[in-house]
Amino acid sequence: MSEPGIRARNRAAIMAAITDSANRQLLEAGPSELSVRAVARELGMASSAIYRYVSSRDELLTLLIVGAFNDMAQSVEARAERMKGARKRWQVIGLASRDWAIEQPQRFALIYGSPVPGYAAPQDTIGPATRIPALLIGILQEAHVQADVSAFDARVARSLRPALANLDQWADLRTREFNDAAFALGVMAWTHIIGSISFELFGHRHNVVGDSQSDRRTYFEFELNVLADLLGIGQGV
Amino acid sequence: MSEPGIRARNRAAIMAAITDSANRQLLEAGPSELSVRAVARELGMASSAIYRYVSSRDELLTLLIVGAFNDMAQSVEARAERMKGARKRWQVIGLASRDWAIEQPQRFALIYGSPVPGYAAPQDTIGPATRIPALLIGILQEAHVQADVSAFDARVARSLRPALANLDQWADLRTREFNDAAFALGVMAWTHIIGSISFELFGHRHNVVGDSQSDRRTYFEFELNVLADLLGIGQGV
DNA sequence: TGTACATCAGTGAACGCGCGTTCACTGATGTAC
DNA sequence: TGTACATCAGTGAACGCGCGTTCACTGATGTAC
Repeated sequence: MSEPGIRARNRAAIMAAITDSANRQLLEAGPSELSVRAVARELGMASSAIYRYVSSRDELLTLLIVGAFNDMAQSVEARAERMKGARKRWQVIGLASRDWAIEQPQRFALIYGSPVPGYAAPQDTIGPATRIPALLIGILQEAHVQADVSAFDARVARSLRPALANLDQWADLRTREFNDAAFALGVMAWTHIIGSISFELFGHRHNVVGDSQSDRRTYFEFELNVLADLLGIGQGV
Repeated sequence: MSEPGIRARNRAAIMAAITDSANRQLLEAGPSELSVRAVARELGMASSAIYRYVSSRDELLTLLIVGAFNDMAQSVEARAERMKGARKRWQVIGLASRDWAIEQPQRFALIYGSPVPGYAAPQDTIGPATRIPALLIGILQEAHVQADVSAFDARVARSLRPALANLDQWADLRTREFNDAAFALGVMAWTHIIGSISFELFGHRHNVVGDSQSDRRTYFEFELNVLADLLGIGQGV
């Protein structure tokens, strides 16, 4: 096993060029029209050459999806890492998620928009998809959130069994410092972050929130604050 | 102006057959692959015949979108109408929205999923899209919601200017009985309803909430309760 | 260090397919007198 | 009540296009001895 030879390096470079081109294509066409031939055209290769790198269109889609989850998570992690304090970090995770989505709306739509019809996501996407949620769990842990929510009861806890059973896989918690109700609210908070970003990107804020970036951001920050207060993270603002 | 003649009735029937077939097609293919030829095939007509009813593929898409908004709103209105009490009605609006979405996931995705690339929604969709939000405003009004939210301030109010300016168009309020903060939370609540339904339909509840309809519904009702408490609608449960 | 061979990247033609839209046309349904 | 004409619904061929994938092939890059 020596370092990667010239061929391996070329291979990696072309692989990257293929996914880049495909990601660029999504800006104008939507995932279900992603075209192998168009990628080849952009790279100046024969369409058949793509099949040396990717065994089918669906596999290319999977690469893009996994790539988007990981890229978003990495960008959010990088900004969250250096933040001190649970509430500040919560805020940054929300804002960084939104920033990434605004920069790359087509990749956000790829992972959080309508599923591609006829495409079944393989297992590979699960890990990358849970990286940001894992950060949020870290916040619940750090802030020792003990929520007291009248709407929460044993039935709700039971409905969340799959997640509660796998909690330690997502984040390594020697002893869990937040209660089930806090987790239930946490799932809601994450749902809301993605839901709000989707509303904004997909045009449902039109005629509601002002069109300027500053109005949009103001309202989103308001939502983050309401959620943080609801969770009981840090002092109210 | 007599009653509609035989031709007009046929026309309406075929029009309906076209949109029905198109809606059915969306179950398997996604809006951007919606095919005029496939519709014609299913109805046993020449593909060119469709153009007697619809001037282009995009116009057909618009018909489907407007139809979906109206159908969803009608179904929610019907169930909300006969509910007494703000909190009960809030709950029913949420549940009815979700039920409709689960019954017709492709139509939900059409209006709340990723936008169709290259398709620009015309004005016709605005009215139908605000029917359910109008119901929610009615609830704020009926419950005289005066929210006191520490995260709310004048900047947030300003970001919501477009909506606040048009409030009386959406619901006829002689004197408004809720404050701006309540409205800000109301926008959040509606965002959350749609966000949560999207999460469920698009597969993001997998490994989090149990897969059974009962677990899914339990968690969704929990969310509705948390939001109602947050808004201060009715007594806590 | 040189040679023989295996692996790999890339080509270009071909397969069979579906698409939106236009156009000149045929018959049937309606309308005006 | 009957006739002449206009409108309308529907046809089928054609236009020009793009797609995913396979296949036999050519050269270049690597590897083993």
